[in-house]
Amino acid sequence: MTQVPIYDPQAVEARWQARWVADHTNEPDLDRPRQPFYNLMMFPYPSAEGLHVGNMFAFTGADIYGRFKRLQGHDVFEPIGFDAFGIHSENYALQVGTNPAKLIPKNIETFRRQLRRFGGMFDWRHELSTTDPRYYKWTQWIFVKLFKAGLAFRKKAAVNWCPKDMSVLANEQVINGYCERHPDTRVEQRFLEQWFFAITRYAERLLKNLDWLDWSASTRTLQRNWIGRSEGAELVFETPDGHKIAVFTTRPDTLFGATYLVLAPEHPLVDALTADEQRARVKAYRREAQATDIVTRRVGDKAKTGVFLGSYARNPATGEAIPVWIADYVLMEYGTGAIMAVPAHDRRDFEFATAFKLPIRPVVRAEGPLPTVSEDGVLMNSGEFDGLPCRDAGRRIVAWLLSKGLATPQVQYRLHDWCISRQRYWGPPIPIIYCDGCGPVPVPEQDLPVELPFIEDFRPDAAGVSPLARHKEWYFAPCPQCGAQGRRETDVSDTFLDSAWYFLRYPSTEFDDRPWDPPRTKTWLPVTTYIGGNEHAVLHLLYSRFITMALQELGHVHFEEPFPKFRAHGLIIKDGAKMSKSRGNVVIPDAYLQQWGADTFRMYLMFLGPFQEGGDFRDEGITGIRRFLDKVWQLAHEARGPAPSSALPPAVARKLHQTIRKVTTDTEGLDYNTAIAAMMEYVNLVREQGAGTRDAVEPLLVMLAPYAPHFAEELWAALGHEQSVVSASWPSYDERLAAAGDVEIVVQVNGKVRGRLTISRGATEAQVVEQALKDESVRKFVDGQPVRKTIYVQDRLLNLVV
RNA sequence: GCGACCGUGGCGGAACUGGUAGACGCGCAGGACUUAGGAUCCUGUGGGGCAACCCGUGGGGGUUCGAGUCCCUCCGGUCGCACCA
Repeated sequence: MTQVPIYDPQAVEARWQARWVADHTNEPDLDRPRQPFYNLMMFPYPSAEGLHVGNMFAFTGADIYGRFKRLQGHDVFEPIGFDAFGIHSENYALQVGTNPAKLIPKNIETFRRQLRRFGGMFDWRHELSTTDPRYYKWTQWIFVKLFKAGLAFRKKAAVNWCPKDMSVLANEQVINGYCERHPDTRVEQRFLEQWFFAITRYAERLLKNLDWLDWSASTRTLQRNWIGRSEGAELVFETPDGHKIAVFTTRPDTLFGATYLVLAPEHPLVDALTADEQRARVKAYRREAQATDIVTRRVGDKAKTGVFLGSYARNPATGEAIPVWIADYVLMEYGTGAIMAVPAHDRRDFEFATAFKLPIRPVVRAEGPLPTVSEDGVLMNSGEFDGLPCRDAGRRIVAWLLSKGLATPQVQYRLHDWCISRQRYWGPPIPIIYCDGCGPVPVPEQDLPVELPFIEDFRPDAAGVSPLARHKEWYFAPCPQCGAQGRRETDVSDTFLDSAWYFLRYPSTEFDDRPWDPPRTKTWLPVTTYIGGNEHAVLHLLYSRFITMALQELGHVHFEEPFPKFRAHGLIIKDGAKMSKSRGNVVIPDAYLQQWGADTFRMYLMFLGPFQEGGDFRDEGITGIRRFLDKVWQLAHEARGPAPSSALPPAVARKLHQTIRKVTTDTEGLDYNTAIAAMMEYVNLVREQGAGTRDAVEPLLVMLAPYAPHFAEELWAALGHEQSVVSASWPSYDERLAAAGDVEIVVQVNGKVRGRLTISRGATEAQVVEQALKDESVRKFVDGQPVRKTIYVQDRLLNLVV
């Protein structure tokens, strides 16, 4: 009996982590890979608190997949970096009173340590940080490219303003009227000159490509809803004095039921359409609407308000003069900023009409109380269109008005252009110089980056001016076109721009004269598999797709979709609730890594539940994983020495091949919890059979390597291998062996289980029936009655109906 | 309100195209080894019943020889959108 050493995870993990560094184990040849596989995971924001279990869960799941692909023979590139610009970092810096430029490097240092500690297969040669001028030089370069292509433009716009952040927020950062980061702070409306990216021009493509992208279904649905395509028509209502009011509607079939029009309070025609006797009231209402922030206006459950303009427009179908109103439930940002109101068939219009006693005329025959919103019905009160189904009628009405120049079929999107301006300090300055003569001029590419100056007082300004405006030497710069004194743009760009292209940079981090090297990019991109959280389904993922499409059109990349395959992982919750600082239920992995080691902790996180669904973190179960690893440790040490001359016992061989089959398909499908369970079953059987030999254990170690990489290395070496286990190949299985042996068949009588038979695989129905009728308990239930029908499922089940 | 997903033992969770419900793990109970055991090993573990059996996948109904799985309906939960015309 050889003495089995104690399994000491700390020692094992330290040893192998050092070996990986020394041997450059995780640094693939980026220039001459045989089978490149770009395994990307969402880079973290390096918070001061360090990595939490949520990050670790995500990174572990992605790392397992990368390691699995590597064992299958791919050259896996698995980079990591830091998304370190942005309001998160800046607010924290403000809170502790230290410049983020000083804080971030420390945080990154902590993250690096933690990321190495958990055993990620990262290629550290290609680490990046968005705050590095070598990186954001190219973020600015992308801005310039988009600007020159007409895809970046300035617009004075009503924006969401968070008084706590003292900055604008994207619509996506406003949650029910409150700031994403300050749930107790209402967002206000301000009008500021902002930079926008024309993402809406790509709406159709962004939507269309979702049909073929291999993405988690939930993520695709979120993006589809966000883009929000609606098909309909623009209809024109004319006023007696010749004004044309265009409205967008998805229900042209209900035109005969349009009994009034509503314009947004900001609509440009409001002045012209206001009758003198209504002017005072209209003015007051508009003032009130303007004072209300955009977000409050959008909260849908408040009572409808509005004012009659005192004038009328002609319904193009009925020829009737219908009143024109303004109301804040109509939004200037969507469609034409005006609607035709069909109170009988629209809930909002119905509420409004009821409140102001406007006529309600049903035009669709339907069951139930008004308003009836369904499109399944036929028209009534609609002249020659009576009796037609809604959809048909809609098309015909549009065609009819089209001939009179009063309608155009149209598609609308909910998606808005991307506002990238932030009136803050901690971001890449937008590379524009304003010149009195030349207007906004982009900083020439050779002058990039526009470095973010270090300034002591980086507090934002309640007036909405970026802190950079206070730095006079920086602020004034000569116009690149005419040389006259100009002023720099003082806004910085949105963090989502930093992360919208980082995957392009990873393979090319060593080049300073180009953002991404063309041959490298050709070799490694698009990303092979991207794994990340669904919290970024509509922001990061949509923006990255847009930037990639734009870069492709401008000839800078050769593909239009950056992430052909994306999988969303689940969320780790704790005590039934999302982990958050405010709840105080955030789990920091360090203590677990210390007590159990990375391998046990990694496997434990994966065993918690399905990776793509998440799970509830509790630490009671972790001992189960450790016991499992201890058993494998024991088996592997017993298996040292020469392989036995005799083959594996048949039951073990069969189970081995079944296990390889299951672990292979489950790992491929990210079903890590069941893959681990299968390995446990296998180990239980091997121990039961006393079959812990080399040929039983080695394939197991390879399968375990993605899950418990250090542990597998240690045992692989203990079995005498000199090469790292990452250079082993994933075991293959023999379908015949996996299927060998007898099967147990369930015998049912009238659908209830009455017996089980062990029978050789592939038996015919007749044989099984004969056997079954010999079974005592089956006989009891058949009870001499004639068998009316038998249902036989090969090798699984027999059902006798009597 | 709309959209998506989900309700399975004491707990986390398994169950391929409808075909043995509860794999695997935790916990628990009993036993073994021990000075001791929070170590390890063995046995048991959905509920009821001495048993034969019966009942069981949120509730109710349906399709089927057969339903956790499909259909209808109700209840509960999570996430996303939210006056988008």
